[in-house]
Parts: sequence; structure tokens; C-alpha cells
Amino acid sequence: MTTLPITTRFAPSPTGALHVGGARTALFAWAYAKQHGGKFIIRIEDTDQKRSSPQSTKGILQDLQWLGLNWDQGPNPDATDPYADQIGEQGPYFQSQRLDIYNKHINTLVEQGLAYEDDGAIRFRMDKDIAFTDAVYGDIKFAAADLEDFVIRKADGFPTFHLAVVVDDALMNVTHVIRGQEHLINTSKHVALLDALGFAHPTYAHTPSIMNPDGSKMSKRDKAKVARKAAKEAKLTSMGGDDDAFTEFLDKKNDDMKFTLAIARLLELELPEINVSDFRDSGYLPAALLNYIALLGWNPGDDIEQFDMAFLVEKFGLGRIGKSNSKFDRTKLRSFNTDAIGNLDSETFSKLLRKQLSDHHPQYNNLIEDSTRFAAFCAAYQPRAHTLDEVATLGHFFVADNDAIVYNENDKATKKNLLKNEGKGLKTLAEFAVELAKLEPWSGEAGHDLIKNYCDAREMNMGQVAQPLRIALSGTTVTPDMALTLDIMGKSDTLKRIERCLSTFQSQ
RNA sequence: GGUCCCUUCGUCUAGCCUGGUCCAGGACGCCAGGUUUUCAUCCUGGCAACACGGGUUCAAAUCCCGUAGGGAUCACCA
Repeated sequence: MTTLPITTRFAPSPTGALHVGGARTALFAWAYAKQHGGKFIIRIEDTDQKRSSPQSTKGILQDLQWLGLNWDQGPNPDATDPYADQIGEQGPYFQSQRLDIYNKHINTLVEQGLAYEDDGAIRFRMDKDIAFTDAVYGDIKFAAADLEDFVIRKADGFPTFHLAVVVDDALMNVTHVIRGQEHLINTSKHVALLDALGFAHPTYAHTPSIMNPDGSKMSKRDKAKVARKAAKEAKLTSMGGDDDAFTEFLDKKNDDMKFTLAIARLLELELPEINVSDFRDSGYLPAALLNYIALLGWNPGDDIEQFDMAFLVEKFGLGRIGKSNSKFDRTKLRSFNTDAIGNLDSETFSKLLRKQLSDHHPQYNNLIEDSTRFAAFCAAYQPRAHTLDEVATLGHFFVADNDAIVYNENDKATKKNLLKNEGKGLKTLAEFAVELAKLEPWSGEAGHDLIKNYCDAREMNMGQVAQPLRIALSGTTVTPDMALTLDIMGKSDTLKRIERCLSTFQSQ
């Protein structure tokens, strides 16, 4: 007899976006297959006709690709129509396309008296004690008395998840079923079905759940929750359009994303990242996300925490998956992301940042096009970026109109650096600006040297010039390194902002 | 409520199977210093946990029992 190659699968139900919990399950299944030189299958479990959608399927496939979890069999992610174009010998990989197969097995069960019709549906008899060994949770037992007959074919002719998953895993030669802990109890049904159908048992490995910091289960509803709370606090009663539906939304009768997003836009809310695409949009790197979620429930057993996927593939093991739920800690993820961004070579960072800015922040279009200035911009922000998207916020003053910079006489830093001691800082700034205007050719490095020489000659600290200058350019004292800041800003705008800053305070 | 599962620093966790090397190690965060013209980065140090109660044993975070707390599931959803 031949040994089957290790085969794992990720089998999402296309009823929404891929969230981090699903991503981790996929990651573990992928890593296990890779480690053993086996196969990784993507199977779409769309037996719920009402809730499944092609958009969800495409979104999930796209997210999986972005994460780099490539598969050997399943829908072709590059195809215009993944439903029509699939890769692999054991397809189709959409359960909605496998009805004949399921019916054949259902009929067998009925013929053998192991299943029976019930109001148009078909139920499977659960009359035996069940025991199985889970690779994570160990030996699990259920007494027959606690088990109930369950539906394997719905009245609409579609199989239920339980029947389809068992038949497909068997027919696709899946050797290891890695899935969320919510299926641990379902496994009793699956094992019984497997036995009735004469299929071998795969190895089951159930993973603990990923929870919110408050202990609730992380779910897509969390976004609606945040929006609803904010809407109530802001006393919103109408969202334009369908007021009845909005009232229902507020009463938790629906979790409509339409309202969630509208509220977030109106109140400038930060919605919690739940889906893989949320993290992508926020500017997290797949490597950092993958690394972090891998660590949620698994660890290599030594003190190594930051690693790449090659390391995970080498070290991964079912036995080292934890049993208890873990809370998703965005702060730690952010720290991993900061490191991942910092470790990028500058060319890659530049490419990723350019894409982030052009996808989400059109006000950066001019800066992106100016290769010299953009290079300085990248050099300035790579070391201080926690996420790609954060750069857009940090560097906003560079792309704002000169007139949009706000100089506030009540601002603490402004008082300290410009206004204190009868406007000492302003005087210095005015005097230094004369020197700066003469600087030719303009460069950040030369500007920086100018500051240094200017200060050395007068026995001043560089901060006495640099800080007023920062305020003139950005309205705050928070900017990157001075040389880079001047490079990005350019001579003309630098001088204009200084002039405007001086006149703002002198006219008062 | 029934059933199944879980319980080490605020959080993620190592250690538990094969009791002593653990007055419990690492990471994120936090606090205090240092580097830096600002911010961020970076460096050093510090605070911080075996849920509780019994038992077994010379010895228990580690084994057993119980209690409490948490999660999952009990759908013609997956």
C-alpha cells in the first residue's frame, strides 16, 4: 500500500471577508502541508445558498494570495471566473458544484437505514458512542445519549456542512483537518459519518479561538458595535435614506456595513481591524501579520518570536498548538510591524509606500511623482513608521497647502520655541531665514550644515534654530531629521512657510 | 441548563506529558535612565503571574479530586 502525501485544506464559507482567525487556520494548514512536502487545498464551502456570494469567494482568494498562502488545488485565483477555472485533479472545489457526489453518498446511507427522511430533509442517525483523538486537545468522548440525529441534506436539496465536509475530505484525500475549535463538538458527527460511509479518519487538529481584548469573540460584528456605540453617543437619529433600517441598526436588529461605514466617515471613527483586508488597508505587512497570528496559539518552544515563513514551515508542529483562547493584541502586532517595516530594504519600502499612498491618499500624488523628494520622504519615514498608512498622517504637512499650516500662539511648543523671551525664537528664525534664502544650490544636507555653522558661530544649540524652523514648516516640533525635512519641503515652500509664520506672529 | 473544552505576569507565552536545575524564563506594553537638535527608532535597568481549596509525595506550576471563572456547542449556518 502506498502512503498518501500529507494533505491539508482550508475550507472557507464564502459568506463574508477572511478574518484573522480564518487566516491563522489557513496559515497552520498551509505550513503543515509545506513542511511535509504535501498538498494544500482550498475548498469553497458554499452549501448555504442564501448567504454565499461570489464576491466573498473572490475577496477570500485575494486575501489568501496577499498573505502568500499559495495553494496546490482549488479555484484558480488568477482567473476571471474562479468558479469555472479550477486547478487540481480532485475538483470541483466548490461544494455547490458537487451535489451529485453528495447525493450518491446520502442515498447509500438511506438505503442502509442509517439515515431517514424527515419533512423533506434527511437526517442521520446518531446512536453510538463516539471517541476520537484530537492532535491538539487529546482524547475526546461523547456518549450516545448526548448525541442527536442531525440533518445531512436540507429540503432545498443541498447537503449540510457536516455531510459535505466529510465526503470532500475523504475524496480529496485530506490527511489532516486543521480548523477552528468551534468544530470540536461537530467532529463527533463527522466521525460517525466517516464510519458509516466507510472512510478512514483524518487526523483532526482544532485550534483555539482568537478573542478581543475584552474577551468577546473577534468577529465582523465588532465594527458595527463600535459604530453603533459612537452613533448613540453622538445622538444620531438619521443617516439619510432608510431611517427604519437605521433605527433597527441602532437597536442591534441588523449589523449593516452600510451604516457602519457611513457612521465611521461622519464621526471620523477608527473601526477595529478584523478582516485581513482591514490590516492590509491599514498598512500592515503580510509578513508581520502572519508572524503575529502564528504566535497566537503556537510557538517554536524557544524564545524566538520574530521569524519568517521559512522558519515557521521548518518548526511548525500540531503538538505545539496551545489549547486556550488568546486575545488579539494590536499593540504587539504593531510592534512586529514596526520591526518588519524597518527591516525592509529601502527599495521595497519605497514601492510599498508608493502603493499605499496612491491607493488611499491622492493628496500625495505630486510628491510620489518627484523621485528625489520621494526618496527623501521614504528615508525620513521608514525608521519611524509603525504602519504604512500612518506615514500619510505623519507626513501630512509636507503635502498640505502652505496656507493650511496652523500657527497657534497658545501651543506649548510654539510658546517655548518662538514666543518666549520677547519672541527670541522668532528673531532667530527671521535672521536665519536671510541666510537660508541665500543657500544655493539648495539641499537638505547643505541646509543642515548651514544651521550647524550658524549655531556654532553664535554658541547656540542647534535646537534653537531647528525647533523654530520645524514649527514654521509644520506647525509643530515633530518632523523627521532636519536635512531630510528640508529636502522634502524644497526651498520655495520652506521660505514661504517661514515668511508666513513670521508675519502671523509679528502682526499680533 | 445539558454536553465538550480551557485556566502561568495587563496581554501573547516557555516550563507541565517524563515532579526537584523555577523564590518561574522570553516578548509586547508600562515605569525609570541613556542616545538623538524634535518625534520615532535604538540601548540599559525595573515592576509584574503558577485561579482557589484539598490530596499524593521527602519535594508540585508540574500528578489526582473538587470549586470558581471563561469559551464552544445544543440550526434544514458553516
